[in-house]
Amino acid sequence: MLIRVSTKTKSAATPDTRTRIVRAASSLMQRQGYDGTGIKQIAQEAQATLGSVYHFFPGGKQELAVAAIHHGDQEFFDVLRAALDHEDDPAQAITALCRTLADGLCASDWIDGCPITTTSLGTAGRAPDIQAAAAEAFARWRGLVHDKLRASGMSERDAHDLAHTVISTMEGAELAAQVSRSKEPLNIAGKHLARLIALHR
Amino acid sequence: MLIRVSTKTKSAATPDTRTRIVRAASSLMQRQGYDGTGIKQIAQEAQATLGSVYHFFPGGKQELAVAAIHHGDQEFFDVLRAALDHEDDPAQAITALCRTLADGLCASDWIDGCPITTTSLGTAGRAPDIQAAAAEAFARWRGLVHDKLRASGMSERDAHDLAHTVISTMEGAELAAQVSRSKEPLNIAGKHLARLIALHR
DNA sequence: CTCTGGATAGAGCGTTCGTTCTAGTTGATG
DNA sequence: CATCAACTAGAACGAACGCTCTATCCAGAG
Repeated sequence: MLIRVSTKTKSAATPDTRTRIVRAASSLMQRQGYDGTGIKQIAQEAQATLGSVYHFFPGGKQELAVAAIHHGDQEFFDVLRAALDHEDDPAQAITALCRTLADGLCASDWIDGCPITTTSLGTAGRAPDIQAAAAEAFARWRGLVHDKLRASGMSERDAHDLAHTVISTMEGAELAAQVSRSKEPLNIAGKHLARLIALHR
Repeated sequence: MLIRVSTKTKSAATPDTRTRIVRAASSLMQRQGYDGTGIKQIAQEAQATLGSVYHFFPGGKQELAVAAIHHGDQEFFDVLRAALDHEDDPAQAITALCRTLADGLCASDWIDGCPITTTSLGTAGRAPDIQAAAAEAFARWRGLVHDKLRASGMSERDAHDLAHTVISTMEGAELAAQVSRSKEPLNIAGKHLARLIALHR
């Protein structure tokens, strides 16, 4: 048995080939969806070759998509946790996060929405692995909100329900903002979510 | 100049070829997205041929997608208006609608979500026509909710903002429900939206 | 009847898709 | 130095893609 010594000693200069591939897949599928993104395009964007892609992901496009979803999951997980940790009041934290999301979406010229929605929706009935990964992402984000609400003294029942609506509304508002090319849906959603949270304490 | 006599005299038996094509395109793109749906597949599903598709839609796939979005727009517009007309109180109407959406989504085995989201998201940066059609759909739905809220005595400012959040939250909850294969997000969203509406009167 | 133009029908174009396969390169180990 | 596994490289395959093209069908006008 081999002891795997860290191969990413080059550190921040140029990431792992595998990492570059996952990042490229995640960002391309976020914009173009599963079917709209080709393996060759991913390889090119990642500065890798087809051989490398199939070396690291022998399961092909589906396995790569699952890895991309997990990557996007963790990406937003970190953003969400940072936002919740930064403010003491969950309501204010959510409002601030919505504003951040709106600014980020606008800065990308309304292209970079939720990192997993597009990929997940386009494969709804046919790729259970991808669906499961997306469902897990939603559950993890919801858990983060749930814990924050509980920590602020909210009842278990209210925290459970509100965590659902916070994620749903942020997701829908980001979608509406992207389609309408306007920050308004997200900013309004932030305001209303804060009121809804304040209402349950 | 010719006077166009109605060609759909067969009435409900078999719809127009053009109508069949649009319906097939709408339902297939709703499930599989823009890139995941082939023109030949649409033709087959519509019981039409490739020649007919390009006869009615010389603009090709993009023009067909725009027609499909408009079809889905009108589809949900009717559902939404019916729901709002059926109840006097807008809050109760929205709650009931969320329940209806959850049941419908479950009945389709979590496949038939929002009729325009998948198509719109998958073409985010590259097809302005499709984006515009989707944005128009969101605006029309929002307008319907706005008018209902105004009619129930709400201020213009509150009605405008709440209409945004109602559409955003329903959209996001449907998305979350589809991914999680659970009615919970939609049912909870219906409850919370009712509270939010009640809060602003 | 002929004529006409909207509608239907599908073979076939060039391209790109996901995937497979073989060959070459690299770097640590014995 | 030789060896071997990990990794890189890209040509090639069959299938499917969007779309073009010509041929045919057929109801109504003259």
